[in-house]
Amino acid sequence: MTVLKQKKLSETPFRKDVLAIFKSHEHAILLSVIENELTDFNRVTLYRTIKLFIEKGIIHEITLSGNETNYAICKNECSSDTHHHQHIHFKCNSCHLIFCVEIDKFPNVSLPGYKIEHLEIQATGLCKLCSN
Amino acid sequence: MTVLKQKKLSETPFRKDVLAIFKSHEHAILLSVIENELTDFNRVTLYRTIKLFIEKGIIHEITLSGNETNYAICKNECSSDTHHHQHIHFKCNSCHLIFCVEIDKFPNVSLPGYKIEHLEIQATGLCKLCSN
DNA sequence: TTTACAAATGCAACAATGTTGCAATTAATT
DNA sequence: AATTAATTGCAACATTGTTGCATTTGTAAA
Repeated sequence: MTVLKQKKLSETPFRKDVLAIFKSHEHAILLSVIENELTDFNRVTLYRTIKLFIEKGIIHEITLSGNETNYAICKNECSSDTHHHQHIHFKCNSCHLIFCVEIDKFPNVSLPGYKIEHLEIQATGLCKLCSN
Repeated sequence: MTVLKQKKLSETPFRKDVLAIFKSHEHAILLSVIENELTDFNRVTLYRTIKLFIEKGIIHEITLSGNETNYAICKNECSSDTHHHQHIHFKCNSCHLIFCVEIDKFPNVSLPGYKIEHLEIQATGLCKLCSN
């Protein structure tokens, strides 16, 4: 069963194309990357598609401080209500790509007085390929 | 010595106004908040001022996924080269304000194969005031 | 205090990004 | 194959951010 059917969305050629682009990268991508890889597209439709994919938990937004917004496929099960990711957003300072890196045990952080419900960790450094 | 002089920037009325707005909030603020609190302003000058303040390490940008960009004063010493913050960006799910919460010991995270140079932690939950 | 000049500002025009309403088209179901 | 709701494309608009240039202002030196 395709992702689109799982989420009860109709399978249009455009949506399949966008999804294929996401699947062809193992790192997060910019909107401009999608635009470049689509041979022909309508800006409005693309915006609506991205918005819909996020709502349905197919992709998620990654916004690192000082960087443009990136998008990546949700590997875990995400619903319209909650995106729950057990991963770190990692930006490589060499190749500048952004990866979602899975992690087993999330570090435990506590802030006196605050009640933490959700943690998100962003890291920068060198990725697997660039650290050699 | 004022912050502006420390950073070798000339002290114009506009810059002082913007700085005063930052100092009057202990949480991060949106550009629209600054715009609302300035009685009169020029959009271009504001953009240039924000950009300059970030470059000089006077303020920093906070971009939590799915949220608009916020800005906050840098409490630690930041230079043009490096912003180094030992704090967590915390967004309250009740009052929706974003705080920079200082933290003593940053959690230790390791990703096999990756070389982490910098960590940034974002949390959501309930802030001090809202958790009572 | 006045002068001189680099820096900062404001304006206009533009570029890029995102949104809305509506008509035409298409995917899914019978 | 026909029906219908959903999707798309278009045009127009709104918002956000940028650039060049003339004017004004802050700063430092005379």
